[in-house]
Amino acid sequence: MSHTVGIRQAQKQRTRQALLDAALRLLEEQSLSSLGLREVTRAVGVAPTAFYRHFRDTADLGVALVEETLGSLHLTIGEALREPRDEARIERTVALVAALVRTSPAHVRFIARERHGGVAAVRAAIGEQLDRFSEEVAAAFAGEPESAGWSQEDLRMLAGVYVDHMVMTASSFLEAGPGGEDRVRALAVRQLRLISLGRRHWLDGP
Amino acid sequence: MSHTVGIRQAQKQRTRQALLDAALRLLEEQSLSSLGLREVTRAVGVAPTAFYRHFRDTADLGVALVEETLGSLHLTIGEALREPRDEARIERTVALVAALVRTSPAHVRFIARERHGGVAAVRAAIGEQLDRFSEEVAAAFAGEPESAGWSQEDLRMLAGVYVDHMVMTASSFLEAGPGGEDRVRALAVRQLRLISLGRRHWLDGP
DNA sequence: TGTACATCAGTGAACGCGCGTTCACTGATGTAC
DNA sequence: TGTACATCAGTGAACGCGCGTTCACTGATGTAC
Repeated sequence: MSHTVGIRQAQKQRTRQALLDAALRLLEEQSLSSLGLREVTRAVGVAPTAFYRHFRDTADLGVALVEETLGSLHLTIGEALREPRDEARIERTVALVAALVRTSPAHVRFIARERHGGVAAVRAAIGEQLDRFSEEVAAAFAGEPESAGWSQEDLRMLAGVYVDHMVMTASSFLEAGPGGEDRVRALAVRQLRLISLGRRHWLDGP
Repeated sequence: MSHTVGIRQAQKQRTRQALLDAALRLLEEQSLSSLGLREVTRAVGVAPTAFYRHFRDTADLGVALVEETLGSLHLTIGEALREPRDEARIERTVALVAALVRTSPAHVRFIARERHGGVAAVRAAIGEQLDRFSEEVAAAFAGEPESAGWSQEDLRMLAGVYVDHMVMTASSFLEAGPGGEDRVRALAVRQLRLISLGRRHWLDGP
């Protein structure tokens, strides 16, 4: 029975993580569909054949990177959504996105790049995660008094606008670089306020 | 002096167009950064070396594809924006995007894929075109009575939301396929109405 | 605890293949007179 | 109009290179007794 984790298994995990890290760094300058398996193993310092002990091919590695980037984000976002006041929630989510881009720019770039990229399995994995975010946002909205009278469909529509906007904001933070962070943040907050205003007047009349 | 256009030049243009068309078809299944020059010439039926008579490399061809896709769109969009009534303008722009995706799905996919793709020159070319669209939308809004009291900055922000939404809508039409066109169209129209509502109440108070 | 065998992450040689790029070329088209 | 020369889009052979994948292997770690 596993007394520790097993030296062998721990070492395997370390190599796997090294492959993921190296791939992510290489993907800052190219797309997954042109990433070579030998490139990745060369960067890590293992034989090309070692790659197959961890991933079937680079597409498989890409799917693992999607999980690594977005898998842990659901909890964090859920927390920000629990903020009841509209303005504060807007600022918290934008700050959250800004922090994510600041601490993991390569991960964010990877998602932005491969969301519509050339590798179908990775596109599908990203789409699945973003759909989960949409559902979570819709669920959070559903519990608020402002949503009285809203149809399920309209709530999902609104949640879709929010999630799409978050992805786009992340993209903008990346493009703007550290110097442009304040500008993008201010822009994103105003755009969310605009959407929030639309939400408040949605049921006013046709 | 050019009596006709010159047989030689006409033939060159035809080969060039064939290279662009073949590349676009190949790019439905992969990213530009993994597109090979030999792949393209093979698809057209010319020698690999013929490629160099038209483009420096595949990145150069990519930039030409951006121009082909977005260059002629400014006039069309400008026309739709001239529609004064809010609701009608929303429906016209969404219909325009739907028509574009229906007639040129490969072009639209190319833009969505390479907007954040692995080839810097192409990203820059796309960004430039989208910025031009934003300016044009902002200029159209500026001329409307609803924009009284709006700062230049806020008008640009609003235009940015519209352009980003158009790109996202094009993406959604693609993903949904012909069967899902009505659903995406209805969703996009409602989202634009939401944004339009936000615009109308922007100056109501803090 | 010690021993004998099993597992399996990582190795290294080898393979066939398609890549981008070079170069001197060909022959139809264009131009000057 | 006819002739002699220039241009240049497309050719085809050749190159060196890195790719993904296979295979039998090694030796440290794990397991059974």
